[in-house]
Formats: sequence, C-alpha cells, structure tokens
Amino acid sequence: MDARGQSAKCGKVDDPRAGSIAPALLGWYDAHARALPWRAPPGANRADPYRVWLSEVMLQQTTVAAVIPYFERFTTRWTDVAALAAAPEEEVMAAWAGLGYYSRARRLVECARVVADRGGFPEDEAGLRALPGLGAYTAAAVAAIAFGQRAVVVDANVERVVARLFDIDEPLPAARAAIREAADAITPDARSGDFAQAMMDLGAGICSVRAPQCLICPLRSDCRGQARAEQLPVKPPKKAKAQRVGHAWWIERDDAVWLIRRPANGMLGGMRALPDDGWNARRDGSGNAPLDGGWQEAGRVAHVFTHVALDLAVMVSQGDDRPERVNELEEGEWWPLARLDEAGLPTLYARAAAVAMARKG
DNA sequence: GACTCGTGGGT
DNA sequence: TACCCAAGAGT
Repeated sequence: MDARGQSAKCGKVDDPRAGSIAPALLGWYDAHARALPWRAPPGANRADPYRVWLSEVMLQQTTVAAVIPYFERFTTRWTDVAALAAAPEEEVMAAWAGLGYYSRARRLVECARVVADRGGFPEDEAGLRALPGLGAYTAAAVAAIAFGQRAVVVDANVERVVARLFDIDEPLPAARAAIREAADAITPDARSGDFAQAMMDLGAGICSVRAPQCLICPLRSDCRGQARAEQLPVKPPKKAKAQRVGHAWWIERDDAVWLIRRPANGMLGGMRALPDDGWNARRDGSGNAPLDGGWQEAGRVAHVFTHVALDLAVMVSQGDDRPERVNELEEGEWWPLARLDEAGLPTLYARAAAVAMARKG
C-alpha cells in the first residue's frame, strides 16, 4: 500500500474532485456520525481493537440493528480478546445463534486464540489480513479504525457511494477494480478510519440503495452519478433459489429433548440442532426417522436461506409411543426443556422447536 | 469468477 | 407477496 493523496498518477486520482470529497464527508461525519457501541466516544482518537474487530466480523453481511444486541452480550460476557480466546468454542457458537453465517463464530474463536497467543492484534493491514475470518474488507477496516492506518476500506456501502460519485456503470463484480481505484483516490491519509465509517454512514442513511437522499447529501456537488443514482451500481442478475424439503425430529424424554451438533462444514455448521433427515442445499432430506415411533407431523417451518428455501416438517412422537432406544441415535445430548433458550439453536431449529412445543400445549 | 453460507427488516 | 439486501470470507 503506497500512501497516496498527492502524487499518485493512476486513473481517477487525477480527478479534480478527489481532494475535496474527504473534507466534505468528514465535516458531515463530525456533525452526523451515528453513535454506535463499538465506536470510540467523541474526542477519543482510537477505538478498542478488540471491539472494532468483533463488531466488524459481526457486521459482515449483517445489519447494524441485528448486531447491536449481540455485540453488547459478547462484550459483557467476554470483555477482551484473551477472555474470548479462553472460551469454549461451543459456548461462543451458542452465543452467536440467530446471527447467521456461523462459520464466522468458529473463525472468531480461532482468531481470538491466535491474537491472544501473539499478545495482541497486528497493527498493519497485511498482518490483520492473515488472521482467520478477516478478508480484504475487515482487515482494512480494523487497520484504519482501530490503528489509524491509511487503508482503502471497500464494502457494499463504499461500492455504492463510489459508483455513484464517479458514475461507474460497469456491472458488478467487474466494476470492483475501478471502484477500488476510485475509493483509493478519495481516501485521505489522515482519519482514514473516520472516512471509512463516514462512507458507511452515508451509504446507510443518505446514499441508500433505494430512494437516495441526494438533496441533503454532503457530496452532492461532487457527484457525477446523481441523475441515475438509484441505477448504480449495476448488479448482475440473481440466481433462482432452490426449494428443498426435510424433516426434523423432536425426541423428548423426562423434560429434555435430544439435540445433536451439526458437522462443522455445510449449512448451520457446528451448531446445535434437532436431529434431521440429512436435508441440505443440494438435496432433499431422506424422510427416514432416526428411530421407530409413532411419528406425527406437528407442523412445518418454511425457512428461507440465502440460496435455498426449506420446507421443514417437524415430527413428534405420539404420547405412549415415546422413543426409548437412545443408543440408536447419533451422538447428542439430552437438553432440559426449561433451558432450551440457552441451547444456542439457530433460527431454523428454534422455530422447529417452537412448533413442537406448541403442539404439546 | 462462481458458489456457498443466515437472518430479519424494508418495500 | 415476493423480492431485495446488509460494515464479506473462504473455497
């Protein structure tokens, strides 16, 4: 990363607006920044790297509103990276339940252990990029926000804002090279972390996907794509969503339910779940019960994932025909019904459990 | 590059 | 309703 700003030559850097965008945006940010739990209070120069890193991982493809309660719970329970590193992976996964993209939780623990072992986070972008769960975006964001390094932070907000500012109408993902170059050109040497967060606040509140508020945008006089802002950036057509069916079994005994832990890879990997019939994104479930019993459908859960829609039948056994031969089951554990909300079930299985419980009355 | 991987809110 | 999409990473 060469520090640009005044002498770089390539492409959009020659744009006469390049030097005026950051000051305008930072001025706006100073007056309108959102107060978020992971941000340093006004006046403080840098935020806690642990909190910045944790928030950035949680925010990957996840809305601010969804993240906030999880962030509060995590930072209350694990106050620093050493505490998180010492936590059992299973507990962290359970605490992540409901937030989605569960491989993030496993890599979060993996990363925490690496960082704790080395005595702290790397402070440069390349070092951060080598950590588990930190890709190009997150490494740049942490370097800039937590360590004050100049880094070109490009997420979906920045892509949208930059595509509009520079009227880049090449479709994604091919446009990413041009967008990154333009983002580099407008990223200041000082306050690049604030600049990144300002771009995201702008993208979230003003330069929104639909109905952007160009009239009140602090960059309106520098924006070349204003006339067709809502059409930018141009996105590729989306793929059709597969439809799958599956079954899950509610196996209950002595006020406890049989829960398994899903294999580390694949959907809901590593998460606690009800036993099911092996449904996955590519294939319907077998429909075969894990043991004999007078199974009855308690209800169905229609659950939509990013790339597949699942229709899950929730099967319960009838009163006198309760399953007893637990040794026929795959590895798992009896989980007390009274503490079911602590099991860390991902949303699909939490919904399935709710269907089964409602059936019991 | 193309795919996989969750969830909830907005329109 | 049926989309669309969010502070992406890993394979």
